[in-house]
Amino acid sequence: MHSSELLKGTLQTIILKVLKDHGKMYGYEITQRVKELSENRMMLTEGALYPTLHKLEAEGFLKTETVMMGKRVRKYYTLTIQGRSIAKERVSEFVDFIKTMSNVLQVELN
Amino acid sequence: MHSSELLKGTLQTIILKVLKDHGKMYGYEITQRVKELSENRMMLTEGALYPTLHKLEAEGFLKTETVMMGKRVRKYYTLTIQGRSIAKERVSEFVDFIKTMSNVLQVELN
DNA sequence: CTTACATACATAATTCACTTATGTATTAAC
DNA sequence: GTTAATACATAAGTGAATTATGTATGTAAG
Repeated sequence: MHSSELLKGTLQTIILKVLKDHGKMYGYEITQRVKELSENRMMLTEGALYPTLHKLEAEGFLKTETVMMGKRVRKYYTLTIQGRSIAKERVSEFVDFIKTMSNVLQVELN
Repeated sequence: MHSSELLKGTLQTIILKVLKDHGKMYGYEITQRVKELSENRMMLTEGALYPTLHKLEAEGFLKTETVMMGKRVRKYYTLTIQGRSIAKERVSEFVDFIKTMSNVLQVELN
């Protein structure tokens, strides 16, 4: 499992990109997808995930659709137009950041 | 300039690695070196730098040597044995983290 | 000669993203 | 019938950063 210190600041980027790649998803599904993609090295906690989803929705980057699955509630999230745009921007920022870090730390990636 | 959100959690790693690569350095010199290596994309602030140096020293990863340059004080930092070891570990953790992130975000680096 | 900027350290107050803890409720497994 | 997984939510607390402030020297410009 990764030191969570490094994970800080990447949560919005992860959520936005996963939603961009996989379309309509609900919160719990996002945690499972990230767990899978990271091969169990990252686990989004609910305390971080849900407030972030609410924030991204409030900012107009996500829109929601609540569905009743039998008696259980499921809230599906999709990127808005703005959300698609910010997702692209955030990923690009992250890649730039990594390039800068690899210069500072003098490490080769790949 | 990089979004400082991503920078969070990387400060100790940066300081330790820069000290490992450049040997004895003082605080201000570290800020300048990072600025240079990052091509002006990263600027360590004093409010973050000095407390972190003090913390790393208190934890036994750095040792200091205070020198008077004329009338001005300069505090040189060097890695301890433990410091060399943790520097290596932190960089390796960072590289692993990046690999995981590139899987989650589905991006190619380089 | 004084103003501004760079050098060089330090710390206190504040922010805010995240962790930890807690709560509710359904469904499946044992 | 208890544990674990599914599925949401929020409140309290943490801690690494930012922002602000303070001290002091060296130097270039006007």
